[in-house]
Amino acid sequence: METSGAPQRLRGTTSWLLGQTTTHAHRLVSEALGAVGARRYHYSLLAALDEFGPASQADLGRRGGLDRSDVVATLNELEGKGFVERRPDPGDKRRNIVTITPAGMAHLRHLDRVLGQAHESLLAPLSAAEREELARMLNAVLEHHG
Amino acid sequence: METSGAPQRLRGTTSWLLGQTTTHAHRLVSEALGAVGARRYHYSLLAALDEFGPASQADLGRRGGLDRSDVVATLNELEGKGFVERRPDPGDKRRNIVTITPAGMAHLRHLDRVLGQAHESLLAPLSAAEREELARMLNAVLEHHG
DNA sequence: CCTATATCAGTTGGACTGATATGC
DNA sequence: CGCATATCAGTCGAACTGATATAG
Repeated sequence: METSGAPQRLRGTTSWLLGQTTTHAHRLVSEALGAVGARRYHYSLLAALDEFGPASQADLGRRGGLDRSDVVATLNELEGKGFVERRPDPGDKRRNIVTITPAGMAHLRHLDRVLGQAHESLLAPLSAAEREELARMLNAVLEHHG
Repeated sequence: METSGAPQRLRGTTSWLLGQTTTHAHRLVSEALGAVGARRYHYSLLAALDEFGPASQADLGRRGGLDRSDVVATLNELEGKGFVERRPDPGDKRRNIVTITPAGMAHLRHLDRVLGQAHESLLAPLSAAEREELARMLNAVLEHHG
């Protein structure tokens, strides 16, 4: 992808800039995660489980911004690798209670390191203050549309 | 997509924030463009043709950040609607020279308006100065990786 | 011979919709 | 009854890879 010669019509459009930047971010993150057999959905769910504890699949989807349908598929993969467990909720038979396993926790810490490096590489040209400002603005946009 | 309750592990990650923000941006832009029968690839190519004039397909791909393969498919659609024309380059028989038609120019101006509105809606919570700062930082990241 | 161009076919992960069975 | 949950099947645009024919 060669963007340095892109039309001003595009370079002046924040949505285009966001898209291009996210393409870079996705590639860096996907390559880093792919090297250890993971994808971004995996990280979202493991991080949500670590931070909020066992949860139903519907809750996990809401926490991590994943569609209900993708939660099912991603949990199938995580369960196959022994990173999470699904048990029926005795108090509500519609639900599965999903818990993260010790192996899942170790995997999550690994993913944290891998992601930190990809992240550092992406934001290299920005100072610490700029990174904070960027995160602040993106959060503002998200809250406004959330 | 419900992100306000997302794990701090994700909300503190700029790449995740970028991804979520871009998801919103993509949805707004895709809906706006879809309402007039277009997609983002169409806009990229029309904008590049308007700004740089007739070009080969390979050049168009480089200008707009599109893969060679997607340039072919997108030009097929644009040509079918009468927005661009393909002619063989008399000076280099490998190349097609692609030109934007008057109908294509009118369509592009229409897309400009439509995109401007989607854009305004996306960035509503940011001041003019913040929008500039955001664009500046994204450009810095792109140049660093471009 | 090596590179560039245009095209076609196919893949991958992301985001999503609809339908269905089941339980609250 | 209406609503939520989990699951399955499939769609759609985005980004990309590989192969091929042709021409510089």
